[in-house]
Amino acid sequence: MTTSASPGPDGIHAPSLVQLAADSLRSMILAGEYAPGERLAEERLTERLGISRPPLREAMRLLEGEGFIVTQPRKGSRVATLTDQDVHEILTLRSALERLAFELGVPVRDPALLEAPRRAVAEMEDCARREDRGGLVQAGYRFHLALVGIAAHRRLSESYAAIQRQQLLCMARNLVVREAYYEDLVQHAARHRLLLERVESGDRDAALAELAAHGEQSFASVALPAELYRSSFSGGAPSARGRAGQSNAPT
Amino acid sequence: MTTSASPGPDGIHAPSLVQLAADSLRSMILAGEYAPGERLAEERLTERLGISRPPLREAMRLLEGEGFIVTQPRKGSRVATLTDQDVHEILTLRSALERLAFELGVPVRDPALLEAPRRAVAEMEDCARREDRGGLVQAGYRFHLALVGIAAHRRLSESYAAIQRQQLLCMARNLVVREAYYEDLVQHAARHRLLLERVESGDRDAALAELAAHGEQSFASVALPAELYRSSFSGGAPSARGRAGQSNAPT
DNA sequence: ACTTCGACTACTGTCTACAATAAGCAACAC
DNA sequence: GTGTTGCTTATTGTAGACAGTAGTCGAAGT
Repeated sequence: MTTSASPGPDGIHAPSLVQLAADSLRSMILAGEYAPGERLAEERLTERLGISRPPLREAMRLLEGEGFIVTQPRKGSRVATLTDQDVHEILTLRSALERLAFELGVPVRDPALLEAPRRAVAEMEDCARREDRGGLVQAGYRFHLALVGIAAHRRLSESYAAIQRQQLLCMARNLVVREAYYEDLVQHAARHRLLLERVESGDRDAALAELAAHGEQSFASVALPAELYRSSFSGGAPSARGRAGQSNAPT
Repeated sequence: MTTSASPGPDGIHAPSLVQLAADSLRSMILAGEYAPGERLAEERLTERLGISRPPLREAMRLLEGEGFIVTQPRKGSRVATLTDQDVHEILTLRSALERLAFELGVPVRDPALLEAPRRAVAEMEDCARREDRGGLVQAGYRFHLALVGIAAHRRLSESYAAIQRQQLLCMARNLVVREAYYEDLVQHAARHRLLLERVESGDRDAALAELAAHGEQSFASVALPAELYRSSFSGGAPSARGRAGQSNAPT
C-alpha cells in the first residue's frame, strides 16, 4: 500500500511523528492487532509508540478522517465497526469511483499514465507464477489505484485510495478466510490483464463493461467472506466482544 | 451548510474546542478573510480564536483532510490554492457523486427520505420570492445535499458534503462576481423543483437527464466566474499575491 | 434482595513550556 | 559588487502537567 508519506516535491524531511504514528496505527489496525470496536486509549498508545500525546491525537484525527476510527467527544476513540451496510457502501462507492475514472480517462491522453498499471499487472503475473498470494493482493491494489490514476484527477485518486484502505479494513475483519479467495491465481491476474488491455484499446464502453464484470468478482471476495466471518463469529470467538452489527457514529 | 458538529445521537455536549476552531476557521476561509495561499501562522490564530495551540493544530488537521488547507512538514500551513484543474476536479467529482446517488436511490424506497429535499426546495422558493439571494444559495446547497441523501449512503453523503464545501471555496475566490449569478431567482428555484419532481416520479433515467441539464448550469456559475476572476486578477489586484496557478501539495 | 446515592478511578480535553528547524538578514570574504 | 557564511528571530514540533468529566464500584437505605 502506498503510505501517505509525502514530504513534498523533492526535499526529503524527517516525516513528522504525526505521519509516522498515523501509518503505524493504520498498519496495526489493518493487521488486526486492534479489533473493530476496541477502545483506543491514548495513554497506552503513547507508551507503545514511544511518543507524546499531542502528535498521537493529531494522528488519530487523521485516521478519523479516513474512517478508520470513530471518536465520541468525551468517551474516547474506537476502531471503526463495520456493519454490512458499511461494507455495501464501501464496495458501491469504490466501484462508482472506478467507473468515473474510466469515463473521464479511458481514451487515455497521456501514454505515460499507462506505465504504472502496466508495471503493476506485470508484477501481478509474476506473483501469480510464484504463487505469492500476499504479493498478488498487494499488487492488485496498486493496479487498481494506478488504473484510477489514468483520469489524472487528484481528488478522485485520493478518494479512491481512501475507500480502498477502508476495503482493506473490511478484509481485516475476516483474516481467517482471506487465504481462500482466489481459486486460480493465474486466472486472477489474467482478468486484470484483460481489463488493462480494454483500457489501452481506448474503447470506453468495452472497458466499462469489463470493469463491471470485474467488479462482480471483487464483491464476491469481500462481501461473501464477511458473511462467513459473522456466522463463525457468533459461533465462538475467543475474546474481542466488540459490538458487531452496530452503526458507526454519525461523524 | 450543515456544520460538522455531531455530538452523537441525542446527547448534547459542549462541542470541543477542536470542532469550534475548525468551524470558525472554515467560515473565515470561506468568507475570504484569508486569501488562497496565505500563510496560517498558528500563534496568530490562537490569539484570534482565544485557544491554545494543541486544539488549533488538531482543527487544522481536520481542515487539511477536508482540502481547505495544505501543510508542509516544517513550513507551516497555507490556505489551499485552487487551480483551474482543481476547479475542474471539484465540479466533475461533485457531479459524479450526485449521479451515483440517483442511480442508487432514485426509485426512492423510504418516502421519509424525500422530506428533507422537499423542505429545502420550499425554502428555496420562499427565498426566491423574497429575493433573498444569500438564503437561496444556502437553501440550494441544503437541497442538493438532501437529494444525495436519498441514496441512504453515509459515505456518499459525506464525500458529497466535503466536495460541496470545496466548491464553496471555489466561490470564495471570486466573491466579487458572486452576486451576479442568477438572472432569475424564481426560475432558479423552479429548476430545482423540477429536478425533485423527476426524482419523486421514480423514473431514474428522467431524473438523471434532468440532473445532467442541471449540472450544466452549475458549471456555468462556478467555472465561468473563475475565468472572469483570473483575468481581473492579472489586471490589478490590491494585495493577496498568493501564487495562483500552482498545484497544491501532493498530500 | 433490589435500588439508589456517593466516592473513586481512569481517561480525555486543554494549557504552558521547551527544543529544534527554517527563513531572513547582516556582515564578511573574494 | 557579488556571493557566501554565520547569526538572529520567528515559528513549528514535541513533551509534560493540570483540570474536568464519564464510567464504575461499593455501600447504605428502602
